[in-house]
Amino acid sequence: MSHSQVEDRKAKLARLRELGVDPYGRRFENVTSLAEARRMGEGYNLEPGQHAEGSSVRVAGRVMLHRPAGKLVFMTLRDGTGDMQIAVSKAAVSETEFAVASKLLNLGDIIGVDGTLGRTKTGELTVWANTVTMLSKALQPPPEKWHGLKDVDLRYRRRYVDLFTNPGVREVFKQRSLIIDAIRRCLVERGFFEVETPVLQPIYGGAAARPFTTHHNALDMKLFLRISPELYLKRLLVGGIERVFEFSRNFRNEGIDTQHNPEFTLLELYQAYGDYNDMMDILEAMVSAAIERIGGGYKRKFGELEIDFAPPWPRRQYADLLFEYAGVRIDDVAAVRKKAESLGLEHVGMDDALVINEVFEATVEPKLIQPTFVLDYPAPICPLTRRKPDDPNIALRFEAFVAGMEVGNAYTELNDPAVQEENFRRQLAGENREETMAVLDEDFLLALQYGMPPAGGLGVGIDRLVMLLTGSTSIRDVILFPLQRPKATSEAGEEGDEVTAEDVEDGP
RNA sequence: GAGGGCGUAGCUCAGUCGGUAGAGCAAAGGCCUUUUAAGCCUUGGGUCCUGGGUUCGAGUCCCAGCGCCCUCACCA
Repeated sequence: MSHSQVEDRKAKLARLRELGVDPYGRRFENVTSLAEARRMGEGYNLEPGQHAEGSSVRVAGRVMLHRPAGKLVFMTLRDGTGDMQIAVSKAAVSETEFAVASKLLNLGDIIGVDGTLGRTKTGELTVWANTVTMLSKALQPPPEKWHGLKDVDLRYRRRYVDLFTNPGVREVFKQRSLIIDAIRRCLVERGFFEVETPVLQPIYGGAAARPFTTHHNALDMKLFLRISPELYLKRLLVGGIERVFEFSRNFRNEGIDTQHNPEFTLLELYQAYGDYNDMMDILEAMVSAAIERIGGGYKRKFGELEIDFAPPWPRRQYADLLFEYAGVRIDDVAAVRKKAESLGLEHVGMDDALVINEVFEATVEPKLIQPTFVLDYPAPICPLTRRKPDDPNIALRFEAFVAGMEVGNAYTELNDPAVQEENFRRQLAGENREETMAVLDEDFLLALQYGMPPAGGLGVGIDRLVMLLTGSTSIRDVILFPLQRPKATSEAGEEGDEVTAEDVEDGP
């Protein structure tokens, strides 16, 4: 590379040092946020051209725009709360500071400014600098100031740039944080307490999914990254934690698309002495609390759709919906298989219940746009769920759908250890699909034998819920660092990265 | 896994029929005390994703590969 902007910036960095300026700053105390500085400024009711005499404010942020005009320099600073204009007049600051502000600064640098509040002749609220402090020299140029960073690949790979360049991205993740906080408070208020259960598991379970595997060196044992926290949380029910929840990161070694990321966040909660009816109430309450927290009301846009989250959500029978959308009765196996055939679905040699569910997924789920609870699933596909007392073919399970996506999954939990063991064993003996629960968790069965209270349990796909509430149609837009294939960036040290992670021992 | 699209300067993008690389922003130097994506003058900056092939000549056409996006398939 003969000449790069990075080189230019390094040269400026050297000149800063020559002038005795630390390009990377130090502690900068008592900073007022730009939003707060704006509020203060508004409070003075200034006329255009007027300054608030005696006002004093210290702000800091990244230089997003730079408009030098001779002996006066305007710039737009950005911090976590917004943007604000800074003006540096040559007459008001030291020679070095003016050199910094007018010549040695680049877009993307982080600076601190002490000054007074005022309005420009055109009425823009502005911090007029008395001092300018270099806090961080950016060696890499930021993206173009008008169009920003558009390249989707780069936005994910360099999320840090995406975040300061595209304010809407920050807003989505702020809302994600608020949604999670609202849900957590909602549960804590109801007497639930939060736990953390193992991510590294010798036996995986609680869902049907292919796991990631890893290895522990000292114990020389194979471990799985969890696919679900379910079996551990139920152990806690046995232990007497009667209302328990976990925001759990799970890992499923499966495809990636707009609704699936290999690692994702699943909220699971269990309530002793309850059942799936309680879980419906709680889900509605949590979503309402989240919406209240982020604002914007129950009616929300999602892509082309408008979704009304106002509770109560319709509670529909699985069998009724199947008949309504697929035109087949759930107990008419021949008709269901014929339907599967006409839909081009695989069904030969498959269990009846699986075929029914294939048809359901193909015909009903995409139609469930408005929030809907689907109740009472075919029992064989629900090994962890209690059966309906008067019909052992039906499991007391619901899934909640919005915009055709599954966002919630709940059971009246099965607490009969004998039935549970039988279900597991049937599962093992049945389809030997590699992703089904391939390992019998005997300790879990042992736990049930000590007695688990009857309970309702609920899982909520947090990423998908955040998608729906923030209008993000791709799961990658609500995950800060979605998994990307590594790209050969021709940076030094790319080679040999096979070796590193596995063999390097932990530090302290 | 299948189909489609995209990949050109730091960023956002043009690039005609195959004729030897362009703009804006950004950057460097200069001028400017009221700008709002400031303006004006000057200058520098390219592995046209990678590797082959066709051709006198390839950013452009062909083949293979890589990365990303979309749709489908897969996915309790």
